[in-house]
Amino acid sequence: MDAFFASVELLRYPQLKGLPVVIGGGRRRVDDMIRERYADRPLAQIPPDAFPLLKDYVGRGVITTATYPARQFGVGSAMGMMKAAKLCPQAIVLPVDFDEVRRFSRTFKSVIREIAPLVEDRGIDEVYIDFTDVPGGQREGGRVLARLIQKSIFEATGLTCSIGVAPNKLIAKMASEFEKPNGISVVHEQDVQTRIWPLPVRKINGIGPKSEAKLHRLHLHTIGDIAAQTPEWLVDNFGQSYGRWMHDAAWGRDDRPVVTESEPVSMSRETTFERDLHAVRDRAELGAIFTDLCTRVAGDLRRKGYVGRTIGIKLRYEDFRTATRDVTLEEYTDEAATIRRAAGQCLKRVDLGPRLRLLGVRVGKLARADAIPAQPEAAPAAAEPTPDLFHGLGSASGTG
DNA sequence: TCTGGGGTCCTAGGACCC
DNA sequence: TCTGGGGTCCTAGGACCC
Repeated sequence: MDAFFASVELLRYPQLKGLPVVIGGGRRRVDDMIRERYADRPLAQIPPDAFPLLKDYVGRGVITTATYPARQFGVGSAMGMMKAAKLCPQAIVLPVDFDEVRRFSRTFKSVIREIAPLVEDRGIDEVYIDFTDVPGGQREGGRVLARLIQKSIFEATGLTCSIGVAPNKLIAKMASEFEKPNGISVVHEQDVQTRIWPLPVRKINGIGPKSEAKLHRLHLHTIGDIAAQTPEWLVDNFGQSYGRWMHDAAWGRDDRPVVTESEPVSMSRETTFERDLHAVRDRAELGAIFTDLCTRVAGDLRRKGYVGRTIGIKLRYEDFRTATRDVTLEEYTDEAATIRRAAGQCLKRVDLGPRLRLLGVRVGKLARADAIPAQPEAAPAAAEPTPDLFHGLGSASGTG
């Protein structure tokens, strides 16, 4: 989907079309505040100059999506709000409306599934579709079917998308970016040398910032540069598995199937604080946040019908270092109190000296709740009073 | 005034078992 | 005096993706 989060907001506020708009950042429900002020008017008639601007933004968020006019200023996804504010202070900022975005996500995916049933979920705004056995799926190299999907999504949602059609997922993903926004690109196997090799290495889905930097150090900049290396050389420099994969990817080889069903591996909740917190000095605040995270993970598990056996925590320190600890329990759980107890034990094994900017709670080793035989009732809670989390951990603060 | 939140997968060492 | 081999599970960290 093209600029998905931003496009969803533009459906609600069409008067912002053509303006630089960024989505992201805040817990501040700025749009609610504006809507209150103009409660007598339809949303589409709130004047654009009533919306909050990036230059007035305060907080530690990042940008989730920028509209194309905003991108012209160099603003993009994952960029810190403060940095973006320097590049485009006049951009309008809106918070993410997850419920609304999820609603549109479900809609566009179901539109696709009605046309082509083999669909692999790749997050909220992206899918892989298997055209192979769809009637007419091969006409004009798949372009006809791609057009039908595009048109159907637009009619159902008013949103545009970009589609890449290719012999495999790897090339299709790259092709989908060729004609953004609202474009279709068909890439055949024999087009790899002319259309894929000139691209920067980072365009391969699976080569991120670290591998890009290493490739640059080795004087490899384009996908063609990688393709020109022997598999042995790539294995020597990147390891058996990643080296081989990189060679195949550069040659456009990918035999991964379109996977239509999968089970979740873990569920987690995490939060970055508005200011860095200290385990001792901000004990009460941290304790409340910690309990809340455990409660929310437990709620997620229950709502989706899963139980888990590995409980973990994640800390991010003020210097952005990350620490994780986890523990695997004898029995599966979806109970907030059990999760909190185990996570509290994990907390005792980590350095709580430096200030923290993020705290997270994760439950892994998931199984469907209905696939796990009922377990004997745990010992009554009275046997072990609920620990005051972050209490007693002050003694560890000296280790910083 | 840097740097969200929710995920998956991989690697590597150690414990433990046969 | 020298020190198997294969396998699984657990834990911590990190790369990467949307």
